[in-house]
Amino acid sequence: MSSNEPATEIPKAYDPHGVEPEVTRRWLEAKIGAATPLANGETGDTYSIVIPPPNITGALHLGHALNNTLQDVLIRYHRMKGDRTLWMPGTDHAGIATQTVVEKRLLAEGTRRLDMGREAFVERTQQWKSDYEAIITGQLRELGASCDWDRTRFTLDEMCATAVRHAFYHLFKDNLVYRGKRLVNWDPVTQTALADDEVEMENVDGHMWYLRYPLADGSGHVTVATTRPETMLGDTAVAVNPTDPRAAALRGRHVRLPIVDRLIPIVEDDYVVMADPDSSDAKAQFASGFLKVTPAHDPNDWDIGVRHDLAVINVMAADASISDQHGWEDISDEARQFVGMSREEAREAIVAWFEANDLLEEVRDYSHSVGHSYRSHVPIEPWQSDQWFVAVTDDRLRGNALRAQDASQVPELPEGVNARGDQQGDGEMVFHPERYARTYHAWHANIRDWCISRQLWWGHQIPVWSRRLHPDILDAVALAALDGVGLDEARQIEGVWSAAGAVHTVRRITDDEIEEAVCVPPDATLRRLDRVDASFDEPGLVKALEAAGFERDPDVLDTWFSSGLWPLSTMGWPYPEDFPDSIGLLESFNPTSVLITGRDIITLWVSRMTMFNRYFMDGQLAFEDVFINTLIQDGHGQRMSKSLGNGLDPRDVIHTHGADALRFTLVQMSTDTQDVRMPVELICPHTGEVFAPEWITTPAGHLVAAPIQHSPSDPSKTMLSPYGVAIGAAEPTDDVPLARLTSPKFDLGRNFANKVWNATRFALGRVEVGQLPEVVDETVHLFPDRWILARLHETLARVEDAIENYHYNVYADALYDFIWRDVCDRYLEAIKPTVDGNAAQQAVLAAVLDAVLRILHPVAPFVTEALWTNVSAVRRGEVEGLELPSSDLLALAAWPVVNDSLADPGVVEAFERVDQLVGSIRAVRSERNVKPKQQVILHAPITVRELIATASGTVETLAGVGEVLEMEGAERPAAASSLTFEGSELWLSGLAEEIDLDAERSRLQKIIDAKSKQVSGFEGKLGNPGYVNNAKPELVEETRRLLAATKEDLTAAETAMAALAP
RNA sequence: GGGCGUUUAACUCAGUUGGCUAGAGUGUCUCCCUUACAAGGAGAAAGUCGGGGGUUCGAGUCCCUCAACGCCCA
Repeated sequence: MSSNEPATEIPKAYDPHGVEPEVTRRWLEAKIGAATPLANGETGDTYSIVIPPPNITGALHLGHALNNTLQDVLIRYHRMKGDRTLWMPGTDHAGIATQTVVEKRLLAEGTRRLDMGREAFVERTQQWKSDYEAIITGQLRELGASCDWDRTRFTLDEMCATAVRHAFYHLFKDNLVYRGKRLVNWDPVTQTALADDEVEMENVDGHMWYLRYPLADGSGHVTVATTRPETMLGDTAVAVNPTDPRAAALRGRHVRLPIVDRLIPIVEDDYVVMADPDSSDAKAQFASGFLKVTPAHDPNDWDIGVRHDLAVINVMAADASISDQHGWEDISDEARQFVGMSREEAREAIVAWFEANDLLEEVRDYSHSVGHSYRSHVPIEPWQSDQWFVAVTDDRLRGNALRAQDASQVPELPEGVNARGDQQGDGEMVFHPERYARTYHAWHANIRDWCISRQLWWGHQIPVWSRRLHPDILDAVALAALDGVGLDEARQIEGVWSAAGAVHTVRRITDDEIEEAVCVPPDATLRRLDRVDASFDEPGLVKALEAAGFERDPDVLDTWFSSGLWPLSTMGWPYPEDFPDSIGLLESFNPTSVLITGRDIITLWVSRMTMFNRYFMDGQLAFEDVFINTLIQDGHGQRMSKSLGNGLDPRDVIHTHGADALRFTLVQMSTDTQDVRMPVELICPHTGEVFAPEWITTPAGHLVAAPIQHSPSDPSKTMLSPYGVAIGAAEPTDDVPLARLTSPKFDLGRNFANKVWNATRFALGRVEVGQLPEVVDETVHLFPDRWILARLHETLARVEDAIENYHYNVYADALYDFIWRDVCDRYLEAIKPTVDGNAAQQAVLAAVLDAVLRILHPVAPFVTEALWTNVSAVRRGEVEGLELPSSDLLALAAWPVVNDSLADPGVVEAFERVDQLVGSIRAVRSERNVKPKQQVILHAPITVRELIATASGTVETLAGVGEVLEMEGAERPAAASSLTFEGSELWLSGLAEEIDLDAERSRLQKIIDAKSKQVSGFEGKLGNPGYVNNAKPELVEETRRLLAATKEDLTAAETAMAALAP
């Protein structure tokens, strides 16, 4: 059988598109990601990751590609290591974000959410979800993500919904969920509360108005400065800084609020900025020193109100118009004229009123930042409304989140938090990189209760039914429970609903209104409750409640509530037996091994998962490690975003470079810094050329690709940049098409994949199938074989250490160095003359290649899997010290084991000397323009000839040396070049016809200069008594040795130079 | 306003507790289409490690300070 046949079957260049779909098909067919939980009583190592569920709002971007590649590397590594692995895939319903994109789509179609109704809208959104879930999971598969696809979850699916309902019920019962009036970020147009991160800060050119408030005793006035005069109707105090010189005189006095005629106190609070016209801080420049305090309409004022026990008077309706129907009871006749005005109209009218009454002191232009709704783009209104909250400030939640942290990363816990104890999970959560432990920790120090209700339709509807009653018709139990309890404080009571399994609370809304709220557990929970009245199932209970006049809360839960349960809900919690596929998952895979995510959601997500998992699972962590991946910016250090048109689509990169190239490059870029830059270039749609676009600066100061770009080789042809499309400059046409983005950084990964492909082609052509010995004993190895096995041993250790410590770039670099530099450039070249006919060497070659594919697989799964079939087909026999059990699929093959018996520091060191020598010879060859095929003659002293002999042909092969001659007593051949090596002068002859003496002299002079510089450096060090006395003795010894060696090199070069003298 | 990060070759980045002559990839230059790979091979040039100060025998690395850029939170 000819040894060259397999090579001819493999194409010359790696073609990712020809390979990836077939490889993916084989993985899916074999269900490589399928997780098998440990059976009862079974033991073994497990490894699990839950995917940060991508939002179904759109397709995955490059950041997702990075995040998921990093997870897949770990999963594939641990799978090969023999761990039971689970990578749980899924998507997030992303409440407000999804509802917004669907509403936008509806508007474009001419319908509105309110017109179609809740049910139809949810159905429509469900369709959107199906479309994007398919796109997203398709993208993940294209990327090579080896998730357990049969378990794909969705935060709104039945399993997750059960978990959400159960968790809510549990928290409600434990008094960790409550209803309260709070200031929320209110969007008066869409009439919903927004999360803080849904508020966009925008700079607004406005005014600072200076209003006079008369003192109650008529002795004068104070002047308050405000940007929002319309809210003065709700003022309940004026605040002054206690260190203000005017404060003492005003202590205990009151102000008569104009228009409203309300008597309000002057309070002292150090939040108030003191007036200072010379300050560099604009706030101080514009301050009057007196702050009007409106707790119902400003979050800072709310806090002041809490500190000073001030009244909260809400003067606005849900649409932000002035209203006396939402808690404003002391309205005056004068004030009545403003009721019904929009907040903008009211502002003008009130300013006019102050001016007309001679109470407007001054108006100044003032630019400040104002929160706007990211949905309607109007200024948000801090507005008091009824919302549901989770009491995350409770030690059962916050304390658990903080105690989870590794004590060496965060030694001190805040005051009021119990110390770490011996509860499971305490002190066991570790952040990588370490600095993010502080981010997590600091956030919890000032945490507030978590508002979890959202006025949306898309999400988990809050499972609470309520009704309001007059106290007169309330039963005795309820009345007794509320005895002595203030407004808005709920109390749990026992009654028919609780007998049936629900949690029943009452609270006083006003003096003559009581609210009853009933939290209904999911049916799965209800069935298992030990209850007095077990005649109700969940639908029956709901029916009974509604018959009694209860209505379900229309709001849905904040998306993060369901995401916070992700490591539990996806594994079937709380009742896996109801979902047979998930039996055993919690026991085997929770806590998960690591969470990989972005730093922007350490607070929103990481914290909540930790709180929930620990709370519901008796302290058990959601994950043991948290790895925060880098953020990819564009080439100018700007965040990639749709609006700047600078975001790369992973599908484009897979198309131009292949999935392995994408993965390898991303992993190679993953250092432990927080940002990395990815310079983007355009692909000309006319010619396919890649070019750097022409940049322009946007009004906001961003560097973006000009909307219209010119083809680099034919400027008459134009195209549209993604930025041009983003700002709507034009629609792409046939003449002016859209240019796609790419980055030259991915060339690295593509070239590397191709290199591996070709190295394998070479090797396969050299290994004679069926000729390999059963077992190759170490004693038969030639020098390069012993060396490459020793290097494999070193590389494996380095790779394992890198992966296990999340040093992704080290993993990629170690592979790149070993495969390209050692295996390809050195080993394959060195064995070319001997490998044919040497069965033992062929066995080593095949084994090394096999091991290379295994250790490369986690980062470059496609090319390695594609080659695996060929490599495992030819490999026969074993190399002693290497454990490489066979497997049909590489994805399911074992991670290689390289025994320490293959470590060989002596050979590694000898090879380094060989490398040095080869380098010097090659430099001379290049300098003298010696053709690659031409063999040269090396004249060397005995020590060097011994090294060459030890290396058994490696030097000759790599350096193109045909003959090695003794130097002792020999004449220097004419036209020879000199080189220096380890202090000796060596000659190279047989180079070319002629020698250029000038070039030769300048080459030698360069060596002399460099060596002289080094010599003086070493001498300087050794002449310094401080160094000789203080540095480690072995270091000083090493410097002495280097000095001596370098001096010898210098002498040799000088001798050579002298020989060239005319 | 608080916190964090970055600044090393033309570009993108490594450089682990201070210690061998500061590295890699891309790009540039020279040579080579050598039967694995031109997405390749061989060689070369290229750095006052952001500025200033300090600690030390010794600083890219530790400390202080200034500057620029970026991110997160408020």
